[in-house]
Amino acid sequence: MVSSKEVAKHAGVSQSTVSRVMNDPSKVSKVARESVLRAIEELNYRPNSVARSLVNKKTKSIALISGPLHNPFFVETTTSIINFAKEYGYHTNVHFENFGDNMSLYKDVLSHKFDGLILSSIFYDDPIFEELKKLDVPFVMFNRKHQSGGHYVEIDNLAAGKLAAEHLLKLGHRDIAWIGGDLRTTTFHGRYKGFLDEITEQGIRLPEHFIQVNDTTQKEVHRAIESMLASKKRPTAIFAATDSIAIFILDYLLEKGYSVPDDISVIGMDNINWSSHHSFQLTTVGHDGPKNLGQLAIEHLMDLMNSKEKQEKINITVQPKVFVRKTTKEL
Amino acid sequence: MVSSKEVAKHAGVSQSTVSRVMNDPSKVSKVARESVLRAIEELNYRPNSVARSLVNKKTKSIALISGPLHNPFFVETTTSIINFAKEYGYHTNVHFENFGDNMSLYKDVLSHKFDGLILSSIFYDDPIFEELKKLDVPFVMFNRKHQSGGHYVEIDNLAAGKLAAEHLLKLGHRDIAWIGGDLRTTTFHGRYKGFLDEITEQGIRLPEHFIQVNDTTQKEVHRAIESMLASKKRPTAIFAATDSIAIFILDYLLEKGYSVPDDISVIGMDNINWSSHHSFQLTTVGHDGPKNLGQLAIEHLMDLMNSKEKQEKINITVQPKVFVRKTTKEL
DNA sequence: AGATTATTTGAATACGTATTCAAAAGTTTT
DNA sequence: AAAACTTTTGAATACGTATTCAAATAATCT
Repeated sequence: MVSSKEVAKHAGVSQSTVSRVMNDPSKVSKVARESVLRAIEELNYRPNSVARSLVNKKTKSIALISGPLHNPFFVETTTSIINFAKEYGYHTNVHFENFGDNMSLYKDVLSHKFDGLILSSIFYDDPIFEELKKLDVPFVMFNRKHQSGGHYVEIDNLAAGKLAAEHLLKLGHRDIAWIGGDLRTTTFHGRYKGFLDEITEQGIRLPEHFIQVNDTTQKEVHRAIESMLASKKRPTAIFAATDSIAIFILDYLLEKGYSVPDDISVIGMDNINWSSHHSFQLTTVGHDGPKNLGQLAIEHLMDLMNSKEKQEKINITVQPKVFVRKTTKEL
Repeated sequence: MVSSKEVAKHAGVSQSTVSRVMNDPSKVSKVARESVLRAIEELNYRPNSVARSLVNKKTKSIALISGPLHNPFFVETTTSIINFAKEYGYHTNVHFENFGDNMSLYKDVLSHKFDGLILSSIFYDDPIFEELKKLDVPFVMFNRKHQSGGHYVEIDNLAAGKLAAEHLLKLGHRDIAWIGGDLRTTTFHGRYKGFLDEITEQGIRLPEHFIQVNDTTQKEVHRAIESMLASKKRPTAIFAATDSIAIFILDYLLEKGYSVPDDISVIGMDNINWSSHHSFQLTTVGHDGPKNLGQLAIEHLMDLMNSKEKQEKINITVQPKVFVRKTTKEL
């Protein structure tokens, strides 16, 4: 690779001058500038971003720790984040949550330098929070939050859980199942609690096998629904904690010959784009705004990184509403 | 940030020794090593990856230029690529193809250092190819290829187009529409040519409005199908050049009250995971293997980057087959 | 023990850029 | 034309690490 030093020699100036031409051409005389530009052209010089980062202490890149892309929610947020970051001249290093062991993932992520971090992977009591604080790197959580606060962007999961329960109760359902993911995340915990509070308030108690907490892959969701339907006591409606889970459930039910919503109602959560597809027409609960949570997160991260004054705590909780479509019906 | 120099001072050794402890602890005596490790612990030292990259001339990161994630094909390949790269200790910088102007995207991508590149964005006669050659950075193309060769992983698009056409012809269809993307990419070009060759061989000539070449977003696909169906002469079957397009078409048709395949048959291409979902049951043409094209691409990129000997040209063309499901039927 | 060999160490340097500082060259003012 | 500024320049240095090289220390052999 050709360096600024070689360009300098070729142009008959000092390396400093080459550097100036790259960063602030007005600081250099016309003759020198043109000579340098010619040399750059001829040698096909490209400044080494690594060396540049070393002195600037800026990498112009951010890290994203996302949930898995088999959940379309994260497809939408990841797209928003990468595109927005790009507008600001940042590259995005993408990582996926590692369900077994997030700590080793964090270690890996932190082994490279970056200027800011967005993560959706955090547990409510995750020790990574303190470590990030210590590292003094700007970060914002989206979709989930941490007990210690920090900057986060979320949906009101408790309210969302309540809304879903209300919707099903209003339709006359009493035997309602829940299928969701790890309750150590605020997302699932909040949605579950909201749901359960509402159900309990109506004096309903659910059999144990109506509550399935699992990994959120297609395979695991199919296993969960299968074991649930194998029992003599079956639910008339299923509350899936994410649209992604709901869509996996639809797949299973249709494959097995069930009709939705005639045999069984299904409600999801997140209002992802796919849920409105006319092959699904999934009833769901979610946010109704032009910006997804990832978009909100990256916008605020940019603020954090690029304004010198100490920022206010970013604590955004958007409100959910029910999107009634065709997968739920009166009992 | 605490540096190795500070650790050295704290531990009463030289910076060299700290560096040795980080890279090859066996090169340092037990007492020194322990003293250094203690200092590292106490100061919460983390080696600066940027400085490291500068001397090593390795960033341990790769760049990925992917198609948009609203196409689930790229969701699958992106996931495979990131995860595989991670196994090898590489971070992945993700970029999305910029339909209007890929040249500015390439410029942006190249402004950061990386050790290898995977791209699906290339045009058949894209000038970026020569530039990448000059830069001497290992890269492999997937899904598409370039006229000059290079390393690539693709499906046999010509054969795939033929297969789709054959399938529809065998079902008795003669009025077949095509909806696809930019023909400057080998993907769309090959699929189109294979389709057209087969159709033409049967003596069929299609009206102009049966061929729609567009951007592949939901909006554009809806516009294309809408204009096509507005005409008096309508197709009995549609060949969508990707499953993603096919699924957008399904959405439109169902929304407008058409029944698939009773009113109109639809065949896709890629055999993405979603196509087998029981809400779609999309007939499609694709590769039938455990590894998607992204996976194959990253595996070969790792070979390129990590073996010192000059590698053979990687030219992989996997063979497609028809997956008959429920969106096509006899006329 | 003395000689030889092996291990451990730190000083110096390189990686490629940006920036500071003082000197040089060029401009304007009187 | 000298004095007072302004602009342009290059040498030197810093960023934080890995590595080379020679010196110092420890271990092994005769």
